[in-house]
Amino acid sequence: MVRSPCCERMGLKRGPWTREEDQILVNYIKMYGHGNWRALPKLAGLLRCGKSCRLRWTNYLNPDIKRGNFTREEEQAIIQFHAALGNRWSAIAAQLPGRTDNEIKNVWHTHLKKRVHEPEDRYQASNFQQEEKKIEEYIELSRPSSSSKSSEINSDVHDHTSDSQLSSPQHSYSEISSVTPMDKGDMQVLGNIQEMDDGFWSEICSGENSGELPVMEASYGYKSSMNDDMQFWFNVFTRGEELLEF
DNA sequence: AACACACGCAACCGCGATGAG
DNA sequence: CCTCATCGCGGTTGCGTGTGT
Repeated sequence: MVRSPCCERMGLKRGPWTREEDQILVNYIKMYGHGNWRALPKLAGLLRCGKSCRLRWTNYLNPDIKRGNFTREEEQAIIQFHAALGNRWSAIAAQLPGRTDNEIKNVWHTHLKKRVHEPEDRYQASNFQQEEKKIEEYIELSRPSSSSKSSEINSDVHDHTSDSQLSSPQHSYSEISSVTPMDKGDMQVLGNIQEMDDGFWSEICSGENSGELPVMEASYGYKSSMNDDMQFWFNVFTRGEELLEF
């Protein structure tokens, strides 16, 4: 086999897409789907590389994409997911129907990042860093053994590579919510998060079959199951709003 | 009105993961 | 088991537009 360049530049067009190109791509995908992106431009008669076609479709032409501004709820969700997942834009996008990873990434860099780092911002009525700290404190308090390795654990919170090593709290959501009653806003956030599909939680825990999750040895010295992990992150997200009341 | 700067967004680039041969 | 094609992801760039001076 001979590897051809990833993006053959000879004779291929780059830069902004024209209406005609969009139309050709949309028509082709409507008729034949997009089984093979690399072959698609040739078959469709486009002078673009497959990568460019895929990007154009997934980020712009796909009819499932929701256009328009992000709602406050969406922005809040992005902030919370980013705090937990880091720059895993595709994972965040999977939880926001109709939004692309590229779009979310752009919104983060242009709006939300500033908001997070500028606590006086009027939209961020509460100090985000304080909120983040509270989440970390909650994570810490939630661990079965929370005394000795706190700095190590906290550093894991933002390191998505070690997500699967994080463990669970000892309290279920219902137990916690009985301590701090939720207001309507909390309920809405909870409702939104409960609508998330299970795939998200299993992705966080890198588990394929949640019914038969292996018990794993965490790097900081105690065992936890992936089911516990899912419960843990669920609690982190659902408690995000409530933590402000601490 | 003209210019400079900031912002938002679409697109590109490069790399890692995955699977086929 | 190795090589390579393909895909998907995250980081970055560049252009068009809006805003301030």
